[in-house]
Amino acid sequence: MELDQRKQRVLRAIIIDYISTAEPVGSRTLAKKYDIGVSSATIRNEMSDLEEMGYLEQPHTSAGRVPSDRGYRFYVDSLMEGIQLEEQEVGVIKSLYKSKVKEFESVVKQTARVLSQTSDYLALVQGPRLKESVFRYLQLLPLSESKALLVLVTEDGFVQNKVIDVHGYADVQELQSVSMILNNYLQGHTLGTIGRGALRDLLTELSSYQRFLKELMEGLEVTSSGSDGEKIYLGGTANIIKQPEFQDVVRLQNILSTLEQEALIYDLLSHNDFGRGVSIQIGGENSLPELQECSIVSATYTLEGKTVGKLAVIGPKRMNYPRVIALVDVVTRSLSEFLADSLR
Amino acid sequence: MELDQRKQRVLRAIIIDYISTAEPVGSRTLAKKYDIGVSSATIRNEMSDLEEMGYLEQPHTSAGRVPSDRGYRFYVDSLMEGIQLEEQEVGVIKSLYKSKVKEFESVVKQTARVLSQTSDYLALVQGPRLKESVFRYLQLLPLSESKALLVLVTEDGFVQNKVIDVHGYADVQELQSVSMILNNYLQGHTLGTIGRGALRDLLTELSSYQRFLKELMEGLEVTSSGSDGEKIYLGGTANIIKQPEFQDVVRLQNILSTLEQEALIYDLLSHNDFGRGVSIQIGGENSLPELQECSIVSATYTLEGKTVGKLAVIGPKRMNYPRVIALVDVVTRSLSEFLADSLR
DNA sequence: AGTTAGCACTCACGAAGATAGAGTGCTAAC
DNA sequence: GTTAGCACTCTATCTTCGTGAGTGCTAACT
Repeated sequence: MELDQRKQRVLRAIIIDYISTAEPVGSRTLAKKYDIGVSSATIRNEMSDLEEMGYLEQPHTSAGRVPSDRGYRFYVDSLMEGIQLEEQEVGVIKSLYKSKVKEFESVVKQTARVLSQTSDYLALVQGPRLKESVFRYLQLLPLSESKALLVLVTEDGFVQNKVIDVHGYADVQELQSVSMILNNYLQGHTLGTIGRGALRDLLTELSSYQRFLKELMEGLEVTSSGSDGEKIYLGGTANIIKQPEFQDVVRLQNILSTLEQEALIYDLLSHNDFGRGVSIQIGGENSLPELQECSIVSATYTLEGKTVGKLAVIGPKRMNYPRVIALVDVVTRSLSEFLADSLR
Repeated sequence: MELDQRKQRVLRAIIIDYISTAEPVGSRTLAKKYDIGVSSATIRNEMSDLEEMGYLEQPHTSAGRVPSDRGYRFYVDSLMEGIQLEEQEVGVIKSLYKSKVKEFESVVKQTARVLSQTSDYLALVQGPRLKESVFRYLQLLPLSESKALLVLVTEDGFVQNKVIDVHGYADVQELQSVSMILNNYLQGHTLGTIGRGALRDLLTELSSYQRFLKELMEGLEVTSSGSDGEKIYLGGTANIIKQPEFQDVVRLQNILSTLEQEALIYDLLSHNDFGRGVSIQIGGENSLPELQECSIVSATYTLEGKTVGKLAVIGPKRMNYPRVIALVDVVTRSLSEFLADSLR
């Protein structure tokens, strides 16, 4: 069944009211506060219909109604109007990306902070996906009698480093030669494709460095695999505590421990790949049982059209969607721009 | 006044009981559960004395007693016995540091995780203090028309990187030359001492790179200053919620927001520099008002005798001190050993 | 047919009171 | 110096009860 004009008006009013009060909304409140144009009795009938259709829920018989996941979804898709952020607010965000000397990691960290502060919810920024970056350059530096430092740089200017065991002394000369050979060969490879077999083609060329070839391969491989390089930065953990729906200590604990498991977060963000721009998961739409009461507004930041990482705001289903969407959008753009600038 | 044998016995029993129950301890409980050898009435008198002397506090008139900061301090300094961790537990911790290919940052992160999991409190690990590390090597790589990547490596094998603006095209050759000059000159300097004036002595040598000298200086400076390089990793945020004393939502929020401010944490850890080994701050002994109800057990991990960073466990004053001390100790040692191994 | 007023009914929530129980401090006897 | 006994204090918990917001239904109204 379609939602007629009046049902939409009612639903919209309920959601708006509930978002700002966190209290179940009753028909009388609605009739008084919002200009629906009919009496509370009529609204009651509409609400009853909306509940039957799955857009509303009732916490208990004699309470007002609360939006269901479906209700929120309809609101987000059809009822909500986008908003424009204050100039000044946008300014605050953009100023973050103006600093001259830039270490990417601290930029990511600050992004998480600013996103949590402006939204008043929890923010989450995933560092660059090295796996998908292209190899640019590596350097092997002697550290000691038997250890060397492997520094690896991608085309985008991301750096990764490891200590590897070279099993016995390797001098600068020797490491330099290996570096050169590898640099020539790996040029242009995507890090994700540099697997254990990567060096097979070079076996003859590298034969004199037999003793640490295995370590080197592992070094290159781990560097580029899994969630290794994709650190996740949280901001505003304390913000979720403010929300009345998360006063429950057990639930809070579940949420926090979930957020500490980077692998889960990684899944959370990758499942939500539909389409470009800002994407929204409401309540049960996300895959983590502990986050069923949350909504997640996320987006992908890019460099030269390629995905670098994701960022998200996590809040109660009752979140201020228009504002959060606008924030995520502007932060994502700013961060992408910043990256582009770093290479300009 | 000195605490006689019996007062000490009473104090000890109270603290042990309170640590395990989180409930104010009464005289009758004490007489029954602990072998003090006198009646509850006598214990009452002793408790009254102990309160007068500042070792105990009473939440309200008709409740049992609770240890004061001073009480805990006496316990930690004089009454408590150290414990030995289970072999198996030590094994779990040490196994963390056995992996072959090592990226230091992920090791630090895992340290925070294991420390929080084994202690069941919140753990905190501060990354390497680059400021105090010695310059080893730097490399400038062209990123684009006008940007270059500055990669900086310390003697300990820590890596830091930045994007700097070179104002117009700089080719590999050019950047290589600058790198060489800087490498020669900065050899052996402590990063903290590479200030804005660092390159003054090289002005003539570098005169042909005038256009990006300023940026370069800033790059080198920021790299080594402030809390920039000293990232702080948290583990087990969810653990503090378990503690009955932190059920209060407002307090919890204060604690969490405090912990997100790295600068504060940095202060917290540096104030506590007395002596070697594991150090303990109880309640009001730390400088942060939001953490007055917490105790902090911290230690310094080192490389070749020099401080690299700190780590800490934060829990309620009512924490299991012997266990946490043992854990912090073994983790600190393991991490230091791991670092030493990386350079061996 | 759709809308509205009226009304009985439900149910969570908060205040108020009652009760229990743990604990203290004091006194007097041992 | 130690202990038993006892009156007193105070919190935590449970129950009860009233209140008010809200619903759903019915019957009248437009």
